[in-house]
Amino acid sequence: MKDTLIKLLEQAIATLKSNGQLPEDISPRLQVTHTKDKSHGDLATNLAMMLAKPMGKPPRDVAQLIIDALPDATSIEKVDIAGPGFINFFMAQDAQSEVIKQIIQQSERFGHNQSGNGEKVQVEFVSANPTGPLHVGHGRGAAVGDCLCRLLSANGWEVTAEFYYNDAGQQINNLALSVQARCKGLTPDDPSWPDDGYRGEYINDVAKDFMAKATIDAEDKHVTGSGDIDDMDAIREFAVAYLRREQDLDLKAFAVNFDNYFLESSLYESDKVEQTVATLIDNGYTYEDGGALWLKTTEFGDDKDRVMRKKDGGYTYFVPDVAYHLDKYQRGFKRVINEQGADHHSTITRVRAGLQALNKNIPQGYPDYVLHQMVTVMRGGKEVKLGKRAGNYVTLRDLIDEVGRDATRFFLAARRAESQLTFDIELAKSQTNDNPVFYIQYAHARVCSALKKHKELGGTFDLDSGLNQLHLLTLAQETDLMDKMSQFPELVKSAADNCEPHVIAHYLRELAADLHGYYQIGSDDEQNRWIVDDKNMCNARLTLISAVKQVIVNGLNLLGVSAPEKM
RNA sequence: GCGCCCGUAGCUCAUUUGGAUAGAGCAACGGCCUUCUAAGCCGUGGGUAGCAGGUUCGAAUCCUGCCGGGCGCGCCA
Repeated sequence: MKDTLIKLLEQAIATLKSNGQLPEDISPRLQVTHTKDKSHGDLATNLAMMLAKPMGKPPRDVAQLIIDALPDATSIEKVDIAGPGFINFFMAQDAQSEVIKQIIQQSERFGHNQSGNGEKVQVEFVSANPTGPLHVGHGRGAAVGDCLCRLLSANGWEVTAEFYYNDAGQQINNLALSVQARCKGLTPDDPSWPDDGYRGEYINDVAKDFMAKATIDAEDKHVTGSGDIDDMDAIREFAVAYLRREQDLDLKAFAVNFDNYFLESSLYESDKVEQTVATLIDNGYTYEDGGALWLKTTEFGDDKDRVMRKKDGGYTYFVPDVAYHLDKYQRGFKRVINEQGADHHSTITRVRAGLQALNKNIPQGYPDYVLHQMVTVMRGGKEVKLGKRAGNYVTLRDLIDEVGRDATRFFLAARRAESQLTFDIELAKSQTNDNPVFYIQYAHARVCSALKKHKELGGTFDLDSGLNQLHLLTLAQETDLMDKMSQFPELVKSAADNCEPHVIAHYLRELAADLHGYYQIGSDDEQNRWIVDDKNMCNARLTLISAVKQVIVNGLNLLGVSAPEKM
């Protein structure tokens, strides 16, 4: 509907140009929006206001010229000029109901498009170090990242979901030392507990299993604990496998899948770290100072240069990061989105600087970042303090176990990534009307229930007939639903373009509200029920609500939330 | 002190890339179940969009400066 209007307006612009009323070199970015207020019609454009200056006429006069130049079209019922120069379009009913046919026809593909052209995009998210179970912050990353993947793939991208994990470096040493300490029977409060050790109780579980010579069956490998307290390598390998398995289970419980797990250690094994360092040195972007090797990141917008190689000879974390992102680029990902917590913000400049310093013609803004802000967990009005080292944090698994996968996903994905999020456990858990997840799912279940009821009452739902009777749907609630559903494809596109999955959640809330309102007018007046004696009307309405059901399913699918048929 | 993010109803948040009278939910108050699911619907009240300037036909949105909150400012990741 919107597309056809845009085409008509483009023709009008062409006409104005050929008439000499509009300069040839002006090509405005055509904006057609859905109106908030029905008295403004269904669709509106601000075109006249944008053309007012180049045409040297008041906006309302320009609006009239545009309307005059508009080709005749049966899809438009009425056109108004309003306010400072908006052109409001009232669309014909059959143009509005067209969307229902599209939805029925395209079913689970409705709302999808091919704007990604099948190009490769990689989304890296979660990427938690294997030093503990996943916490709520990781959960937010998992929810947002996974939704992004679903959105991008709905927009025609070939998506690879990747999890990078740091199985080398100082944090892993801290992990191994912590496990070793637990094996020795030490507790975090003992004076000889390692500095920067992980204090969580789960470390004790790892230690026990290691001593008991348990076998860890992780996705990619099987590791058996040696029970040898002095063998740091064995402890390290066992602990990493143990926590990787824990995280895999967490992710599985959250219904988040990755196409690829990338190990930091592999960058060392393949010499990619060394090669990256060598290239940076060759390109003249490094210098030695105080026994360390520095990268001149200030040449790429950083506020100070950064150490690449420490005095002890080890590399700082961002060096393998640069090698990793070069690898991504060389794997053919022209577009990469890194979803991370905002506390890792400072890496952006460093990684980008390193990539530029490689002189490999990698675009300047590569890669893209989506940073989510911190999550505050509330329980009964009191904040639950997070702190991985302290070990008293709320794990993702705790949340899923307590409030359920659907609610957890929804709550973590329903906010703009860049705003801080308060996760209210009591609210997410509540199965009452203040929980938006259930509200949306209920709308879906309600449609399912009505269709079932219709069958039970002996009715036969004739979809083809319904599609031919859509002109009967003239109630405000009915055309509102059509209008709302016709916005879904645009929303899916903009959500992906802007990396904003949360808008899907809000849209679904609104669509569900419209559906519930539509249901309710049947209580006020039997004539307005979905199931009515008039066969044609009944088929038309059941077709409409089937379409709504489909859109809810498609939307929930983008969020990875289930759509139960019965509640 | 410097960098990034945020500030919208009592609370949690939207606002379709700068559009029309800033909208939802929760909480408060008042209605609606012999009914296709009341996990629902309808109505009422609630706002100087942190503050002050600027840009223009038009600003919650863009720019500047303050104020407030979060995160970062390691040879940790």
